[in-house]
Amino acid sequence: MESEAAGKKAERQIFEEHIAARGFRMTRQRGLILDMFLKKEGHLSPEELYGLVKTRDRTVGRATVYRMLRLMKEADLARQVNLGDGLARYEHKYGHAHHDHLICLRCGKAIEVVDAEIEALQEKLAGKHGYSLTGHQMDLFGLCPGCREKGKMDSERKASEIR
Amino acid sequence: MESEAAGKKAERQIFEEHIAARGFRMTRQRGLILDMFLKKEGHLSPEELYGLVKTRDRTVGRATVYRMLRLMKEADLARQVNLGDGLARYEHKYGHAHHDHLICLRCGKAIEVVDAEIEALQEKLAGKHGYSLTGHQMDLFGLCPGCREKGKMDSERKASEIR
DNA sequence: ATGACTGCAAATGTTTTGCAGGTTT
DNA sequence: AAACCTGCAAAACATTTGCAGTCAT
Repeated sequence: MESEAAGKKAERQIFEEHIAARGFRMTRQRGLILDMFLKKEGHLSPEELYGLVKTRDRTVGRATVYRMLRLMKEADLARQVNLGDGLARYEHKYGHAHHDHLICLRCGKAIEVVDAEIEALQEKLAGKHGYSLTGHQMDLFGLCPGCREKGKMDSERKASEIR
Repeated sequence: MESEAAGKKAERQIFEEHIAARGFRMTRQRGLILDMFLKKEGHLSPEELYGLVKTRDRTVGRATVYRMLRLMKEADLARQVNLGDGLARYEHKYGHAHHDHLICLRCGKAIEVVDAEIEALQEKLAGKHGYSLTGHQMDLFGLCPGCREKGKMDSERKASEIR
């Protein structure tokens, strides 16, 4: 496929082309927000991204972060997901094939999973009811290996930090 | 199993036992909200339920509806679901086995589906990653038979009315 | 210069909470 | 009386929007 670095470069270029095509402009703030988003793997909430951006530039406003999230979504660089905690969360989309999530209820860690058999059965299930399938969302909740071992002996960590 | 009427009666009894066990009380407002919720099949948002209750009693407040939704959830009469429209929605839980949703993106209609094969594969998938599975949420999005026929020729209906 | 972009604050929409008064036991 | 319940309004959140000033082209 492509190296990590090449992937990041491609993403920045895609974003710049996306906004140029619409007559928009590349700014310092947009570049910073894009960098912070691309640098962080995982599933960021707007507030978490805002926090990361703030560590580099105190003056950036929340609204700019929200506006960037919309732009990155439109450019197909970000995908909005729902991990069951009631917050909007965003993950990298470019170069990432479709996948579902397996989420630890204890520590909050979410990993990406795919199962071709399940995907096929989903199509079949929709067809059985006369529906044509255009997409789906599947989240599996459980305990990750680490948390299964620990049991319930120690205190829980903040799930929001590792989503 | 049991008749519709018996089911409703059982649900009311379950609720009354639930709050009695906690030292709470059955009131006119709670009875009304419970009735309106049980009468309406489907996936109600708090605002929709509030609207229904208002048609019977103008004086009931939103807060009481929200507080009842929490109580019904605690009594296992209601289950909170996420149908992808960003709103909290509640469906009947008592007497309803686990199921997933197949949602029409055009008219918003959501039907309940289950597939034992998929459920089994979800367990297997979680196990493959060392996770123990405690639950899941799966929503399939597509077009229902009616909307597939109509294509895109006519205007869309309000999805919120038939969720 | 023109039109986009920004931060701020205000507005939105949803859900929760504080409170004073009312009701049940 | 004690404890619960209610409606209302205010608060709490997450997100969007209006605006006046700033910046990119």
